[in-house]
Amino acid sequence: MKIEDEIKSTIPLDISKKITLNILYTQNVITDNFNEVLKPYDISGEQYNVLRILRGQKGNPANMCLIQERMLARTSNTTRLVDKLLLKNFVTRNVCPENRRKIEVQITQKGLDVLKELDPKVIAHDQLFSKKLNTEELEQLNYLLEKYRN
Amino acid sequence: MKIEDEIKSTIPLDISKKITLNILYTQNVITDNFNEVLKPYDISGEQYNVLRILRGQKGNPANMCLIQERMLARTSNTTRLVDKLLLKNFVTRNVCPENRRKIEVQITQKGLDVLKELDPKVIAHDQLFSKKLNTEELEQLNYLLEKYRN
DNA sequence: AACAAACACTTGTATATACAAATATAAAAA
DNA sequence: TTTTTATATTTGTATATACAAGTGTTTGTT
Repeated sequence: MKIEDEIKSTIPLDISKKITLNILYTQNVITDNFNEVLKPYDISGEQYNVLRILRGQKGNPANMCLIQERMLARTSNTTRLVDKLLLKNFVTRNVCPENRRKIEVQITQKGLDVLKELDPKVIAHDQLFSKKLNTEELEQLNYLLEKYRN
Repeated sequence: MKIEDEIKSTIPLDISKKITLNILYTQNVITDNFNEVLKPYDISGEQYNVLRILRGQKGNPANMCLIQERMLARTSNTTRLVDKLLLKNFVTRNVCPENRRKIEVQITQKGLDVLKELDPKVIAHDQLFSKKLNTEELEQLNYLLEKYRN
């Protein structure tokens, strides 16, 4: 469906406007779908993101700053996000002995297990959309998005 | 900047994953920028959206259902969103005499004035990004996003 | 007419997010 | 050494959002 139809626009839209709306709307569709994937596991999209970052650390602890800078969306509540994960025993949290201002956050085995179970579903989610385009189109879309943003 | 660099990914990403992240991240960049545009006017992005929809009604009142279905993001708080606009005298709200279940929401002159002042800034915002692509690339990006989503 | 179902909207609750201020620690400067 | 500045994280407050339940109104069925 064209973006004008999705938002039931009464007037024809400029191409610049169409693209802005299209990106915003497509992101909503992706996020809604992804939340459905996560729902049975009782973690939010942002919580998933933190776990993913922690796994990427391959055993090394991550401090709050590091988590924050690797997240997609700038979030001002890394503390509270980690709190939630701690309650579910998906992470551990300790004061860094070398620099007591820092907090060392690590993913637990339970956290790793949840991610492992989610992995195939996350891949399927990504592909649910991308399978509609061929390889060349996918590369082109990726290229255009980066050019558009920078 | 490539999306892998933006999120400081330690591992190479599959094209499907790159596109998902790219769309999410690009949306964040657009939204952050748009919020900056709106900041001096003390309205949120969602509130702007409602005003835009109401203006599109060209004098006809809109009920809550209509507003909801024309919004980009499905939101469960159209009531509270309209409440906020009412406090600022950007809209009026009345019970529909034909069907007392419905609420008629209309934009006020003050609301129209704010939108008019915002119009050039919103256009500039859209073009800030789209000017990095030529016409052909813009059409292609729009086409690919729609194909990707459907 | 009485009852049930559908509709349009509102409200409560829990959680999320944005922004600014506060706290604690470490490093640098006087 | 004391003071200042920078760094890392937490907390408070206001607002936003998601989801489910609640209220009032209209429509349809018996």
